[in-house]
Amino acid sequence: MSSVAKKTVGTGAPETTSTSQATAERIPAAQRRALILEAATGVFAERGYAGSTTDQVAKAAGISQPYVVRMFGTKETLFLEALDRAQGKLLRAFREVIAAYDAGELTEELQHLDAAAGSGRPEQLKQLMAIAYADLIEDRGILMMLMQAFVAGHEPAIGARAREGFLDIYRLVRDEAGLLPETARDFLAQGMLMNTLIGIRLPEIYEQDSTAEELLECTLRSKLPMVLKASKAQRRAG
Amino acid sequence: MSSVAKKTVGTGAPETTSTSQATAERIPAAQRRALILEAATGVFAERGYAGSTTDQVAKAAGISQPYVVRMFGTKETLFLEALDRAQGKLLRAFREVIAAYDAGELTEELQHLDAAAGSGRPEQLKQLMAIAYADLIEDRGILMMLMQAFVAGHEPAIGARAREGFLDIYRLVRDEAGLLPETARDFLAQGMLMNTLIGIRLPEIYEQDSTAEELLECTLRSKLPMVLKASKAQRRAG
DNA sequence: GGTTTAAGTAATCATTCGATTACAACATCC
DNA sequence: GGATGTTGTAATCGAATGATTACTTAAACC
Repeated sequence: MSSVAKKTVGTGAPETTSTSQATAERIPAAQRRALILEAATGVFAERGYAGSTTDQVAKAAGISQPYVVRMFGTKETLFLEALDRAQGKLLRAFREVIAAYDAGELTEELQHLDAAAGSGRPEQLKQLMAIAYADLIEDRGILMMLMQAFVAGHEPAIGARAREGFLDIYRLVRDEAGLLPETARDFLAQGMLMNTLIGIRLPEIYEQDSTAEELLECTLRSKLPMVLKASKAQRRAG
Repeated sequence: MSSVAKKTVGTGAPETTSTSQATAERIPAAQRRALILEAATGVFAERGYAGSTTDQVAKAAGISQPYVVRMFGTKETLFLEALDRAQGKLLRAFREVIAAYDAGELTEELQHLDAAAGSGRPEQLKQLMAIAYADLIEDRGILMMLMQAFVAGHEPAIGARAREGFLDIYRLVRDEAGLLPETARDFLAQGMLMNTLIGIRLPEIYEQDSTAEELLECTLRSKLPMVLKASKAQRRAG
């Protein structure tokens, strides 16, 4: 995920310039933007808005700090764009589930759902979206990026965007998936719990604490192994 | 909540010292500690760990920044103590509900519960604890202080304490209130959703957005008016 | 080949912030 | 009433950080 800074690899001959300048590979600005946003998502997700520095983002993206600032103007707009990107990914994931369901492409997946929870469209979509949500944990950046925005409400621009984004998700779940307000509420609540468990890094103590084990089991269900694997991978990546 | 800095109020006579030094009222260190922790809870809840400064805490407590640092050593230990305090308040609130219930002191409150949700001890305690939880929103500092700790998991000391604290709450709900793991999970999930709605300051747009209105209604129920009032009061204090 | 444009960095600046030091004033004890 | 400990502040320091400026160098254009 986080790419490492690369020097321009010479032909084996000595450096072309006497002053060895670590210049990143030159790529079009649009692509660089996307790379920076991806890196920023990881950094902001990990350390929050105030706790992150533009230099950390730059290093994660393999470029220099001034370039990050010049491309996005300010740290705040960088955060807002990363937030938009994360929210977009979440909305898209949900909409893909709904579209696939309505197209009848999920007959296989339907077999594995909890039949006791109901067999109507909203009930089944709720379960399928919960799985899609948990799948996003694997990325780790996406959901924690959103979570960090949710607790940065005191920054006026971020707070406003976070409110709008949260309501967008609620409306999607209610209007497009067809959940009743109370069901939509419960769905969102489960999501916020997952975010919290990831935020406190509970998977890291899964093996050492039986309470953590039980809570994770009963919250993540079939997605737990994937989350545990992702957690270990992230610890290795440091 | 947030006390204002006060100068030593003279007798009406001119200042006793030529150099007007704004000295806070002298009170015992133990009491001062408590005041600082209360102020710190508000500041950290609002802006998070990284986003808060010891000077903001000092100003909120009406004393100087060096005094804050000297009394707690570092910003991190100040945060950790404020976290302990907040968690203690939450645990105590839940335990008081359980004790009162088991002592039969809540016959009046039981009338107002949702009978459809069940009439056993766990079901009733769950509803009563949810009310107690929502009551804590009025303070605003307590729950957001916890929430801020939950997303600061990358700070090793804070993450460890946050994990332990969250598991403490889960165990209380499961073992002392007697909820099944799945019920305890749902209870915590509702709490995390409330935290999130407070974090994004959704009550602030209650009047302007019908979606926000619906979501708040169905999440906070009878506690909504209180939360809306607290939200307005906080905006005035801003 | 020479010019222009796009992609990128080094150097640096002004603030901010946590922490330290040194000092002031009040209370208490003998 | 002087010594002593407690409660507090002013001044300041070093490190970190977001942003700016002034360059460099590679690519594209003609």
